[in-house]
Amino acid sequence: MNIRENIRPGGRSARVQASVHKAVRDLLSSMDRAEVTIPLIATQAGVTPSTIYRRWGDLQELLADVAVERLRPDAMPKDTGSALSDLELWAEQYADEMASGPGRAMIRDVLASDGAEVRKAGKCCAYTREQVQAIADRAGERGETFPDVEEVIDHLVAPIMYRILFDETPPTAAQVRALAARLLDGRG
Amino acid sequence: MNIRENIRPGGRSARVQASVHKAVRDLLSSMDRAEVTIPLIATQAGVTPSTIYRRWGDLQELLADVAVERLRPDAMPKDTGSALSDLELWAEQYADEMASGPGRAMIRDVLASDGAEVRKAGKCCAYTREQVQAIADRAGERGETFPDVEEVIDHLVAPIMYRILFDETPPTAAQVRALAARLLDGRG
DNA sequence: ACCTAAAAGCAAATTATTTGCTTTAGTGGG
DNA sequence: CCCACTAAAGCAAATAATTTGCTTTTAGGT
Repeated sequence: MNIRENIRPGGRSARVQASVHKAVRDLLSSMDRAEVTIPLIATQAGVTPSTIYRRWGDLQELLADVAVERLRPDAMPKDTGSALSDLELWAEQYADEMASGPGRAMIRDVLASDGAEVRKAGKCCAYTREQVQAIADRAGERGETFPDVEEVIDHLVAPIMYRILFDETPPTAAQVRALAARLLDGRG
Repeated sequence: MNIRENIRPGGRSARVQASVHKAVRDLLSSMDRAEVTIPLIATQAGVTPSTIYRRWGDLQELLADVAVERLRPDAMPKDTGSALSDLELWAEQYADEMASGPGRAMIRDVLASDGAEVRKAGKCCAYTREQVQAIADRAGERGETFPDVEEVIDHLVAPIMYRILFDETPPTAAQVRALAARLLDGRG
């Protein structure tokens, strides 16, 4: 639907958005997602259902909206001294978060809403690129060689995501480290 | 919900399933997916809405059910004489189908329904593995070296899927061929 | 302090979903 | 071949979600 991108902070819109988002997070953490409905969220947020319908259109859009926000990384990848260990650590954490129950649910919410105007999935992808770029930049500063960000997306991020989404088997920490090592090995 | 796996062919259940699936396919091809509702499908299929609700639970499950069936490959990968060209051709076709509007929609349907018992996404993944395995087997018969199927999933299928799902940019034919070539090069 | 536009509230109308009960169609036993 | 049994479908009433027209509120600009 028509989620306005530029909401004046502190205004009424911003307050409604905040309380609705909070209501969604609270409800998702306390009950099965199949039970979460817009009228419920509205009540919890102290808002009228029609407000939510008009702003977000449907439950999927709203869930996706909340999910994208929660998928935004809160910090830059940790500096552990070398590109390899930076990448390994970051990838392990990324894989863990995404493979967790809530992580998978958020990804699915984001993908399900897609076809929308705002390309929420693209936003998530951009977050990931930023993180990888930060690791690459640090490697550059240290004088280390580091593959192109797109290489990292294709051969580290993509396999992790694919296995989480499609496969029964999320990658183990060892597998993730192996993927990372291989990228920096020159073999990839 | 409770999609029974073993339906006696020719029975009433099978007929209902067939007509509902057909109704979904027809409606999806002739209108916007946001307009497709269960009562509509029921009417089109000549069936009562409650039948659909009881069998599939909700629209997402039904759409996913139809999508998995349409994502099942109808033939084994073509034999073009060498592992590399087999893999290139298959991957290009795979990428094309999945990146198309209907392809993307089907993938999203499958993923959205997930969390269900039947692991529809896993089924799709299994189809893909079978196809790759067939190429691998042929390569073996020819005496060619061929990477492990999991390698192909990680470094060819996964990047294709990731870019289709998350990125603005589905991979070009050239990129797909490059990924395939790299796998058989020994570099991957 | 007013005026305006955008967004929220309210409530009625519509539409989708759930559910209890009835009917029908296939299956297996005689 | 017919009868009983079971699983699934139909029907319709009850409930819940969604849409919509209209009114009210509120933040921002004059």
